[in-house]
Amino acid sequence: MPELPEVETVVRSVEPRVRGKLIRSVVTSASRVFGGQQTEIEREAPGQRIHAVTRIGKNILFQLDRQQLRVHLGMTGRLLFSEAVMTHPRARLLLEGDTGEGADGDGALQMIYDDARQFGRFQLVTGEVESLGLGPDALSITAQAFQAIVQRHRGSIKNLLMNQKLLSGMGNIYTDEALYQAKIHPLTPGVLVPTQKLQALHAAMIALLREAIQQGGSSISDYMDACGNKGSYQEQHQAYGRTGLPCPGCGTLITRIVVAQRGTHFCPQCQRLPRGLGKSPLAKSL
DNA sequence: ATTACTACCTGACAGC
DNA sequence: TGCTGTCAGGTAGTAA
Repeated sequence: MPELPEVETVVRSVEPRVRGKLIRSVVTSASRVFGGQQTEIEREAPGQRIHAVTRIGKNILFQLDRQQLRVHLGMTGRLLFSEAVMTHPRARLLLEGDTGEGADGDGALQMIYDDARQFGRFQLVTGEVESLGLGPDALSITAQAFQAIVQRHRGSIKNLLMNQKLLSGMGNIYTDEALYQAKIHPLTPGVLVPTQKLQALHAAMIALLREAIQQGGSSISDYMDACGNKGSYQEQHQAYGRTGLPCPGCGTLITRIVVAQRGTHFCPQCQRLPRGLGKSPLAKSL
């Protein structure tokens, strides 16, 4: 479900409500999202205070006294403060209520981790963030670092952009959109993307991630932030999900192929494979 | 050391 | 109303 802009939106909606608060209790229901840590989380998290909520790539990190609580939303994970919209609650955190002036101590806050497909992760992490093995965050990577990563790899540019170990935060939607804007065919090997187009891709990627954050992310089906707000960036998509519709640039119909087992949307006119690759095995799925 | 493919889950939707 | 097949924003693990 959520890629960098959606995760950032969630962080921004969650952070002000939980920062500084003490975790009173955690109740979980059996699920693969805990990776076998179910009882450990219920035992360790209560009594710890949430000092900050940060993000790296698609990971949300709650900075606690002794550990970090890592939340990865997978495809359908959500952090919610209301039971009204939840469908598959996996964990409930009871936080202390408002401690400000006038608080009566009875305003406990409940934060729910809800995840239908259980592709997410809800885990306690001890030690440094580096242990997650994530590449640099897509929103802040420099053009130089980006170029170095892409030019070192022979795999398809689409695969590469979505590989969280190389670059963290990009998912299927924003990868298709960034490649569309930079006019790069998704099957182009990274090493064959011209330097000039790489700069365009880097600029397009960051610009569209920023714009999507401004608009609260893309809500394709059930994505929402912790307050139940949906994003609106899906209205700006030019390639993703537009199979059979005209390319906004040239009018050619947007084509859907499968790359890395993911539906991939692009304009066959604007996004051409480099010469000589037309008959390569890489392009056989065309 | 890459790269490619499957498996993991549930739900929505289209077509019969 | 089912039933079946396809698709879905993600990643871990395994096999070439």
